[in-house]
Amino acid sequence: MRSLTIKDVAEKAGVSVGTASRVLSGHPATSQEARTAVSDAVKELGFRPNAQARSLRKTTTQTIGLVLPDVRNPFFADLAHAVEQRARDFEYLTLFGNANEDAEQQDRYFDIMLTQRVDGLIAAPRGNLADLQAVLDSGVPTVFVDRVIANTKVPSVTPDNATGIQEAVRHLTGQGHRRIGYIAGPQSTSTGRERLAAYKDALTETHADDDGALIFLGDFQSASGAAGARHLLEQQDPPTALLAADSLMSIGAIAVCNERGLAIGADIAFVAYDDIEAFTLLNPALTVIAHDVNAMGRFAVDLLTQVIAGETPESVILPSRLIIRGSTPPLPGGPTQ
Amino acid sequence: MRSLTIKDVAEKAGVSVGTASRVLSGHPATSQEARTAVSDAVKELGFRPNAQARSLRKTTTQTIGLVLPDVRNPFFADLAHAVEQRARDFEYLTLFGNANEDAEQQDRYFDIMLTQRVDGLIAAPRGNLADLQAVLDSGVPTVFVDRVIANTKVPSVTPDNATGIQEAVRHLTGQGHRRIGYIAGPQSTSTGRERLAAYKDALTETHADDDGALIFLGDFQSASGAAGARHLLEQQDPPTALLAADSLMSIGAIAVCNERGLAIGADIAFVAYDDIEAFTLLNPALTVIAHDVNAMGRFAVDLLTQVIAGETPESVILPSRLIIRGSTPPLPGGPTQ
DNA sequence: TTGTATGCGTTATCAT
DNA sequence: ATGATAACGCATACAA
Repeated sequence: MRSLTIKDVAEKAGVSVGTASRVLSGHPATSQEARTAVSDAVKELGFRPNAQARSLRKTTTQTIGLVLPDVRNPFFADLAHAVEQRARDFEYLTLFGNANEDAEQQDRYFDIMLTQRVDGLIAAPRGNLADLQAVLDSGVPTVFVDRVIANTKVPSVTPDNATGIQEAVRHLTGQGHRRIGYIAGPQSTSTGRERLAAYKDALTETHADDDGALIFLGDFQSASGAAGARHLLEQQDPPTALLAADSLMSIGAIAVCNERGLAIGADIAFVAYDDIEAFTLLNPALTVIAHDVNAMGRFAVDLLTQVIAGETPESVILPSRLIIRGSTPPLPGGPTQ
Repeated sequence: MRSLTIKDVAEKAGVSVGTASRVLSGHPATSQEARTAVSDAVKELGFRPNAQARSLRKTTTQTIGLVLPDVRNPFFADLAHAVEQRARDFEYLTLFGNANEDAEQQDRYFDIMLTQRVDGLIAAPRGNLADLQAVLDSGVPTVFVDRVIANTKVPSVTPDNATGIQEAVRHLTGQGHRRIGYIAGPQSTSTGRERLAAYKDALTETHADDDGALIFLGDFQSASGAAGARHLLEQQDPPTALLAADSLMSIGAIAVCNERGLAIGADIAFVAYDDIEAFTLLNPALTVIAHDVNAMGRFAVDLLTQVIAGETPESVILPSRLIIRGSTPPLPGGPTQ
């Protein structure tokens, strides 16, 4: 079952391979005759050019790599979708790599992307400069999305982590909460670090309880959200509100609240980072820190095309805003002081 | 910024390109000296073989294509993850294509996969034989997953659609329900068709109301689940239980119930096809038709490797089972007759 | 064990 | 506008 080649097409069409190639790649120097003859032959044979051979000859693969931490995280699924759709507009195929929130798998995917000679790379990386050294050294045009690596010149598109968290804490304290439990993301990620720092700053600003015991370090996956909720709720002086740094940890945490018969919005207040569709399952609806995932994906691709074109685009910070819904009513009895 | 080639490595290592190539691809006929010299050169230069060139020379790309309807559907996100993880075990890179529940985009991805000369293809297809003609004609080893196309010899791994739905309807009628609203999947998919047929059969078997007005045809996306719930609940004699053919439509439908102040498990019973993590948000927990997504992904890859090896494996049907939780209590007041 | 040379399928260059 | 041919980077058959 040997694959067809352009030679077969040329033969069938009665032209040379050069002419066949020109017709196939839309070169202007072709006669009407040649065009129809080749097109007919292609259709009749069901020929498809070999992308590998084409990429080898040209220096481009028309392919971009996308390395994300976890497809099963709805936020990243949405982001992957957004990137892919935008990449289509530029005739790019998206090679998708799922790092599984794991440093080693991330490394492996970076390696694969370089081996595949992607024209550009979009990544939500974890770790530090050393982990990305190979990618940066390779010179492949790169853009960071959602997460960044410090001390690089890599353009990025990120959410305004600090503002979202700040607004959430202000809102909760405004509702009378003083003990706000925080389920943080991993400190190996920029989002994990920035959101935690913003939480701490906001506690200071609002004079809420700044108690280390109110912080649980999770890993952005749901099991750690559940563990965090258990840890926080089992304390002597448990929080009256919970804030989780991503949607999966929120799901895990809320599941634990359900288990314990703590009604969200009644027995405990809850705010989640990221607004995912599944949250509409909740009644009352969840107060969330939302940002525009579609815009994030679009910008990432747009920035990448600029980098590929040799430009050095400015990084983009997308606004995040608090959407207040039913899960954060005023604390009954006012502030616990 | 010309990319390094094996020639640079050979030069640096002081050997011929042939020797360098043999070392790089683990050919046995190499001396210890050559191995270390080449390895050192590779490391020093940061060389990475060009996958395109390698694929062109060999006839294999070490790549499989995965064409799914929608990454944003948690079921398919889980499936993609499972396939990818299993493919890794066989040193396959997974090229991921997201058809967006759209026939045209599906076509385009099949085309891309063939152009990329994937060694094999895993797809959850929509449509009929004609839509898949190009793929089938190409002779690329193919396996269907979740969904199938009738009248093909393509091995598949699918859930036992009928049994799950049947058990759900039996359970609901056992709880006293006679009017069971069904939000169906698109009839352009095998899962949509099989589940709807099973629902109808089960109605007959259980002597529940067999009323065409209880059926709403959705498209497996959440908006259609919401539309379905509205349509069904606005009827004169509305259903007392809702059954939705996938998780996204369930999310949309439950959101509508929330809007209308209908408490799931109290004012209305609900069963969802697919058990996704986000459902743990619900309290009481959701009764679901569950099946093993991980096994599905694993089997798909395993079957594909067999097809690639020239074998003709048997198709696999994975059991689905009803998990009864809090959203389907006995109907207060017994059957409405 | 190693080096040389050829070919994978395509595009681009150079004539014509 | 077209044809012949070299070249892309790598693996392998063949010679040594």
